[in-house]
Amino acid sequence: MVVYLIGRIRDKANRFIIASLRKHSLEGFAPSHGDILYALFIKGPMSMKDLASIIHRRKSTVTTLVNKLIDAGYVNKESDPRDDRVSIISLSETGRELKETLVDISESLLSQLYQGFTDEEKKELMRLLARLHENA
Amino acid sequence: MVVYLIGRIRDKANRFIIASLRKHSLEGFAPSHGDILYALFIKGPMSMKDLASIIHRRKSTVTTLVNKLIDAGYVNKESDPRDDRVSIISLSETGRELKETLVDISESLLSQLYQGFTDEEKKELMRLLARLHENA
DNA sequence: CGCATTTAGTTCGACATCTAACCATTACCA
DNA sequence: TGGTAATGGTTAGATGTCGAACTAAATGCG
Repeated sequence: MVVYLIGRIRDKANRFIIASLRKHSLEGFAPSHGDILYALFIKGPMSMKDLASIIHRRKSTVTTLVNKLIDAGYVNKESDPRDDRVSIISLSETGRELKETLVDISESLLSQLYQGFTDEEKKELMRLLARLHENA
Repeated sequence: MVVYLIGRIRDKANRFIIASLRKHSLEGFAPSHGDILYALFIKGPMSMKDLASIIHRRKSTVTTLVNKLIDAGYVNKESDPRDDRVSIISLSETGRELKETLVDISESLLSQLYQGFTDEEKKELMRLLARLHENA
């Protein structure tokens, strides 16, 4: 039953994110695209490999995700001068403008999920989930 | 961060299930196929619509999932004599034999996740997740 | 009764995701 | 130094999943 609940919550959170993105004229983008943008907001330009490791997706998946973001004009890709195998992904000007939107979405999702939770309950939930995560 | 943890746990649980299915010579099947079989074990034969509602997938998705199970010989589909629109899905003999395997997989996943948890902690986790689920 | 609406399933096209195979380039070592 | 191994990315093919359009059958209403 834990697994069931976790799966359902994940599904619903994903739908919330997709719907929110659509509302902010980001029609057709998935949570993973948001994850990539978010990583770039926080950590700045980085390689495909690092992106893959942060968002926990395979490198081939990151290739297609990033290509879509490039086509949409939100990120740029250039070759690392120090290593020609490496591509460095960075936010474009338009990409940077999405930061507020993504932060908003993340916060409103969180506040909806946590409705009626005390701070102590949130902490307890995080502790328990962290242990589940370590066991998995 | 909750959403992150939940997503990661779900991913890992799914991989655990897929790997376990493969070990039991159920190569190429996904957790959702297991969900369908499980529903049939518990509730007996039912329509596509009911299956979709129980496993929380769209009916078009259930069509393809069930087709794969039919091809593999684990379930049968026949028309409901009372309503020609309805297809009734039921377990075949080989399908029924999978019950023990699926129960095993489910139990070993659960016992791995819950390693080090007291009964009270499990209950508390379920309570908190249920509330998250209601809010979502 | 007859036609419009609802309902159960399938089909179609799109997409995120995976694995495996492949291509370049860099790193390592004998 | 030269060749083999490792590494970063892309491509190809498969699959679960979705929404939308479609078909067929049942329901409901005038």
